[in-house]
Amino acid sequence: MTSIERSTGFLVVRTARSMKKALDARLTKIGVTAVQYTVLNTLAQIDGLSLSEIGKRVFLDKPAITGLADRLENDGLVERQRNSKDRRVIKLYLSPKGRRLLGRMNDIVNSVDEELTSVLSSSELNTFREMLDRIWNNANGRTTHDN
Amino acid sequence: MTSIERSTGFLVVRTARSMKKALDARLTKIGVTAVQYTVLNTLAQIDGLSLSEIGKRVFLDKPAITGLADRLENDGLVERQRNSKDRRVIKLYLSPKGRRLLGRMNDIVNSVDEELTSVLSSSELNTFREMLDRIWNNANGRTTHDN
DNA sequence: AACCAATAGTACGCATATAAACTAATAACA
DNA sequence: TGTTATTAGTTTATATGCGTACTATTGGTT
Repeated sequence: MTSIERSTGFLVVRTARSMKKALDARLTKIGVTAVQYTVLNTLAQIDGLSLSEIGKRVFLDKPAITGLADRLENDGLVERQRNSKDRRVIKLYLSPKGRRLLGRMNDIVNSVDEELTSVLSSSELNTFREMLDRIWNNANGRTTHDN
Repeated sequence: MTSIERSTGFLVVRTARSMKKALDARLTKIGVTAVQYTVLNTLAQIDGLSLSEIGKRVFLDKPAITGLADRLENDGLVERQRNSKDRRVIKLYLSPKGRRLLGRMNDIVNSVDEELTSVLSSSELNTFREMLDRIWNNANGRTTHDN
């Protein structure tokens, strides 16, 4: 193995970049990015999560979440609300505008995901996802079934 | 599929982030990033490539390459040289210092790659890489064997 | 009550990515 | 040959990611 272009890591990063790019291209029309969508979608499931909790769910550092929250708030998609009990905590809530956009975003995300993985059969896709999971768990120092 | 956390694209991006992070952590000690390494390694194979040609090989846009070349040049790892025939073209050459570092970088990259993918058997790894390739080709509008 | 460790967010600096606009140089072509 | 299209790189603006340091606030502990 002389060339990083042939390393598995490079292949994963390259593929991730393409997939994210394809999704961004579609979501941009609605005015959101792929990463911003992950945050909005997380709030759609559990509204009023703290910034840290969101970070854990989408696997991003605190500084990244702060920036994301800034931009989402600027666009009027979420609202920051300081917790009254623990004043260190700031919770995010979906705004009506943010909630309205979510349906369309979900459709886009699912359709892009299906398009991109359409080259894999259903069972291949399961295998692929399972292997991604195993590698990720390994990179993050967990046993495969810790999840 | 309601949650993007369960979408395949999200899994790929998440895994890519982890792998790149692990590699960056190791390469930083030498003073390079994973992306910078891909450029240096490309030059190790074919010295004197133009910025655009490098971009095609590592799949990055022109502005990204410009920035990378800036930082690599600042660190004294590469040299810019204007082409005499076509004065629009700028070619990059590895400096002695850059060339010296490459050996250590290659060792690091290979060892990290092996560690991270050690959870896959040799045949699984082949399958995994082949599927990544298929998805990537699909996302970039090519037939699987166009490559 | 006073002090200290831990936690939640933010600020800052650096390195990527991508799109769009701009410059310089070359190629195409009427 | 003069005009236009194309190409290579850079610049600019916006969004991300990550590490480090700093602030505010809590929670223990003594």
